[in-house]
Amino acid sequence: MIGRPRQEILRQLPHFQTVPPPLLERIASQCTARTLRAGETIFHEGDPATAFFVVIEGGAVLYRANDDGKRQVMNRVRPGQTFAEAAALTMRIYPATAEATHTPTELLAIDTTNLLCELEREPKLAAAMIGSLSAWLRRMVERVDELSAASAGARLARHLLRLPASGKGARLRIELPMAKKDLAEHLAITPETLSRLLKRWSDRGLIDNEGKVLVVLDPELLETIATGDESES
Amino acid sequence: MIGRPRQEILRQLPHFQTVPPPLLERIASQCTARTLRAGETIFHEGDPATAFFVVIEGGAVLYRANDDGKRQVMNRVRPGQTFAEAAALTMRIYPATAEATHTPTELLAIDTTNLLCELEREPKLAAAMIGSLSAWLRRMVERVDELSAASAGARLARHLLRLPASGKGARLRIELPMAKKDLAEHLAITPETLSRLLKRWSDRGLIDNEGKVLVVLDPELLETIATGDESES
DNA sequence: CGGTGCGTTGACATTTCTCAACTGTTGTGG
DNA sequence: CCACAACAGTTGAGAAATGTCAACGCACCG
Repeated sequence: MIGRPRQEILRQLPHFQTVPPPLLERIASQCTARTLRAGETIFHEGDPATAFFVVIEGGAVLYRANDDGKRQVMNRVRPGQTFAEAAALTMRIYPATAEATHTPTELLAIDTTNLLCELEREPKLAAAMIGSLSAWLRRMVERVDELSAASAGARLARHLLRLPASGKGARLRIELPMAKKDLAEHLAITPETLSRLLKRWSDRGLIDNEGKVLVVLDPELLETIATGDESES
Repeated sequence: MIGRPRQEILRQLPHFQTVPPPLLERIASQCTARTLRAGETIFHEGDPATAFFVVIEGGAVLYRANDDGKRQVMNRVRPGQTFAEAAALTMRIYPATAEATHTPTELLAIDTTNLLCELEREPKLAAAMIGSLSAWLRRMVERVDELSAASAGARLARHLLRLPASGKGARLRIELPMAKKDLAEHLAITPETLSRLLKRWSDRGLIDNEGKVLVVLDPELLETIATGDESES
């Protein structure tokens, strides 16, 4: 699995989404690829923390040894995920041991000594990383907020209210950025439920449902539904 | 609302969670507080982006003017949330207009010119910010993953498997870090449903439910349940 | 010794899912 | 240009999951 170019892998991480290409290239050139087999150790608890990792293939588990010698599993990571950033960036040592769980497990190690040098040389890099992490974080917080609404109606309402909408006050025009089945999946409901919700709201005059375009006729009521405290009948 | 000290407000943001206190103090001292009334503009689309904002009280809306003069609402923010980080940190100009939606609306403006200077002077600051943003992001991604599982059982299973656990292989000992009612809320289910799930699993020999301590007797089966493709009966 | 709040359990109501059929659109090959 | 397949979207009926309401035990705490 020599796989995709490193730059492409890094680019997909929230960390490097908006880093200027030449900088990213330099960072990519300073990464180290590691291939391990299940059970092999990536780093030990107490080791000086000099890098964080992206899982490209396989997986890893992070654990601490307990008093009684048993493992206390802190975290498990799968392809596409990163681990040990916080340790490598803000602490001196790894607070846990990391071990590959699959054969093969492929990792990309981003050396933080190098990264810190780059950050020093290029304030724009720090800005780019902080900016794109912030943007991702916001999106994730929004999704958590949506998904933790109890009813399907509230989830849908919250989502719609966050979507780019044109027209102010009493009439919002919302263009759905994806197919309804994808929207349903996004909200963790079935397409049928979504369809029925829209129909019910449409029948009651809350919205106009014209295919990919929704017109919200009563934004305030929608907001009430989003809160969850309503008599939906 | 002169309210809490600025430092405390900043400390609660994912951005500054692990920033060393003296640094945070300096950053806090360079922030500007702004109080606005509903309808007042915070910044205009096209303005040079020199700061990002924390909402302390009230709220704001971000919008772009449409071709036909109508507003295209991009985002709404409430107390505790931040906005315009990405713009202020990676772009030169604000891509949208921001306007207060409540009276009063209190904001804290974090000047990015200053912040960039600090980042240059203190590479540790960048590391701290990137580190804590990464940690937060991971937590949020985990929660989205949990919450987007269709069934309550799958949500619970996913959550349990992510919790710190001691003991390897065939027996996992998990100490619940919060009361069951809080766990239920976290998973967006009712305490009753949680209780019934645990009882069902307990009856089937999947787990031992001893108050605040759960012992998973069959981690593999739990993992299957977490995936969702199972005959739960 | 009450009181308060968590956890559990039961009966019942409601929501949501599943399965199945049907419609309408789109794109493709004849 | 038509016939047809493929698929998104809708609708209906019944099943399953989950929530609601109410009652009870139990621990903790004044």
